Amino acid sequence: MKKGRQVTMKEIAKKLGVSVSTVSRALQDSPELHPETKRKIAEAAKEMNYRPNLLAQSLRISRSKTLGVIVPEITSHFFASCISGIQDTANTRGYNVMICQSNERIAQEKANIQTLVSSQVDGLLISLSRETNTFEHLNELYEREINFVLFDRVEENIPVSKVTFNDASGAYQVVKHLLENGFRRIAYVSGPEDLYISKKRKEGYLRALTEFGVPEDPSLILISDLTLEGNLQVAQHILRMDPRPEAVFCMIDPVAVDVLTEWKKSGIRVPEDIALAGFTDNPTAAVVEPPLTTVAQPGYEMGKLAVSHLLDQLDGQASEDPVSIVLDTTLVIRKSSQHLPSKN
Amino acid sequence: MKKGRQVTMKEIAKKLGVSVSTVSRALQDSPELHPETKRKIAEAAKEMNYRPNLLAQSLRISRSKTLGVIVPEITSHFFASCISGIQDTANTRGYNVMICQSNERIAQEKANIQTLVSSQVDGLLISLSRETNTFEHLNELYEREINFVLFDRVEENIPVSKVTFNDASGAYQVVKHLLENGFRRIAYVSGPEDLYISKKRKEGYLRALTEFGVPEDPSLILISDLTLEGNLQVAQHILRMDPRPEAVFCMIDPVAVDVLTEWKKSGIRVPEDIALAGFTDNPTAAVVEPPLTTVAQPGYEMGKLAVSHLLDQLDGQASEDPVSIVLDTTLVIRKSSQHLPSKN
DNA sequence: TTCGTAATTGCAGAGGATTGCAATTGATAA
DNA sequence: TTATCAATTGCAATCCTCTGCAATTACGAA
Repeated sequence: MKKGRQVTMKEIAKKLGVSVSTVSRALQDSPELHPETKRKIAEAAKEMNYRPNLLAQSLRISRSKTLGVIVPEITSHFFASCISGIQDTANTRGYNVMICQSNERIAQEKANIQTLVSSQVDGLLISLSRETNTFEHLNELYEREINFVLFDRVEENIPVSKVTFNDASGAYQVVKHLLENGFRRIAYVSGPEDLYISKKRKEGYLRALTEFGVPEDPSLILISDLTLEGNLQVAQHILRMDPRPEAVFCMIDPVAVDVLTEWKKSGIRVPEDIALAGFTDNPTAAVVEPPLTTVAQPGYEMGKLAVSHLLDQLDGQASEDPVSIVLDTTLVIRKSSQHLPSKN
Repeated sequence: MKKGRQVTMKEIAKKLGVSVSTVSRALQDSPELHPETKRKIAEAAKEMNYRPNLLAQSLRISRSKTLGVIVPEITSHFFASCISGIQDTANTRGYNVMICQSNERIAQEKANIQTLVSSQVDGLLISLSRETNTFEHLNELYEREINFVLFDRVEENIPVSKVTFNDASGAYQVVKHLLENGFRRIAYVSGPEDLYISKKRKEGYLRALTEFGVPEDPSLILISDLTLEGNLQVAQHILRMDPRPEAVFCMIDPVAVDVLTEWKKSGIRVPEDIALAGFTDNPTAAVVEPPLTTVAQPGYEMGKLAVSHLLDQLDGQASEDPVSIVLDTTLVIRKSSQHLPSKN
């Protein structure tokens, strides 16, 4: 199997004894061409299986009709959903998408940006890696006037449009739900404290507590590095706490699932002994035993919105000023939080 | 935020009063340039933040250093893993990747191929949609001498390289495991019969039965359309069967999970009342209750191998003749199959 | 001082598609 | 028959980079 040679306009032109410009105009159905000429060229193009060379077109008009996407991890169901939404919407509007993953590493993120920019993408959709705590690479994009939109994992101080979930509100909803069920000693298992979502979800957690007159207890705020080991350590730590929390809200579902699994090994029953809730509504959340109460964040919608906004910007349909689009989350109540705590 | 203008060689040339060719050679570190000239140009390029235009380079050398990938669904964890492996490997070897999803539709698959070919990808990695039962679009690729490799969902009669799992062997392993545990009435829940994996896994299922001297019973082979409804119908159907199967092997994990969930609603215990096994080892398989016995197929590895082979082909390092790479699967024994059937 | 050669650098065209403007053709009217 | 205009078609430049070949410069040697 050798390298496939594409048919070009030049070959059609030579075959029909016309100029390349004529072929070009014919294929665009230009009105100033003789109908018969157009017909012949169209026929030849079809017969020779001509496909326009998008590279050449892009070079000429300085627009590649391609967008770049950078996510921390493709295998995360949430980001896969975002990508799916981005894909579908971008295709509908005539754009292709190049996807990269940073693998949660800032160096990879920077490299991805370089590559995509060199590839002349018309715009970028970026969700930041966990490691990303400096932002020169984003500022550089901004200064070079390259269009980009941040989504989900954003940095607030960059003056570009952002699409996020109302993380604080989602956390508030779920913690309020726990409070309404009568739980008072509610722990929050956070990720690393500099993460955007760690902060936002803590906000919501605290707001719910305050509203219910429950004083903040620093010993109830635990931090995991989000690795399996970190999660298991937190799970064990909670079991050793005295008094033990009545309910635990984990920043993301995978943490809750790891914690649940570990507890089950120790014979702890959820929700009878301790209630549990997560955030994200991963597919696993619905199938663990007991099913996990969580907060659904529609990734597909987020991807759709982010790319729509970016394309509007590119088309000049959106305002020049950056906007912040905030999506609402939905509380998903399942069995893991459904047990009234015994009075002590 | 306006459209970002990239710095070009022309601008560097003008600024330094040299020709574009000199700039080009300097940036390639050509030995025939004066070292001082090179230094100055390198400095200016850095200062002006020059990035080569990959589009122009690709057009010139007729190689885009980009690969196209088509998967049925990005949100499937298995395909996401494949993509991840493809990405990482392709990047390491200096290639970018454009990913498309067919959403299990043949029309979309064809459209994706068109777009990617027009985008001048150097090669394609394709996993076929469920709907794909005609193959002209693949034959056309072949005839146009465009390099492509099929993976996971393949069609055997296309003369190109393929990367698959040893599906028959994986199914054989898991069914043998059930047989060894003493189960004899073992049902197989298949997907639509024309699917490659439906056929292959059935092969393995039958081989194991034969080996253990268990006669094939057509009533034990059930077909789901793989939708939630279809899976639930099969689950109900199994419960109504008389005699009821002792164990059920589902073609893919999602079916097993749906079946399990439905059975639990009806108060059926797994594995005590009926044993269950799946295939794929999705993340959900490990966390359902009971954890699901299944067959692990390393998607990341598959992606890696598929793209490696494609790139070897492009580099002329692989033989011209198509090869078939078959990956081994691993039986993952969990609780859902761990119960000796009572003698009747 | 002048020639020869090596060291540098520039010109021009290619790669594929598009488009403003010029050129050609044909037909109609005077 | 010739001028005039409209209808068609072609030329050439552009997008950006790369490279074979030609041209220029500089330097040492005679």
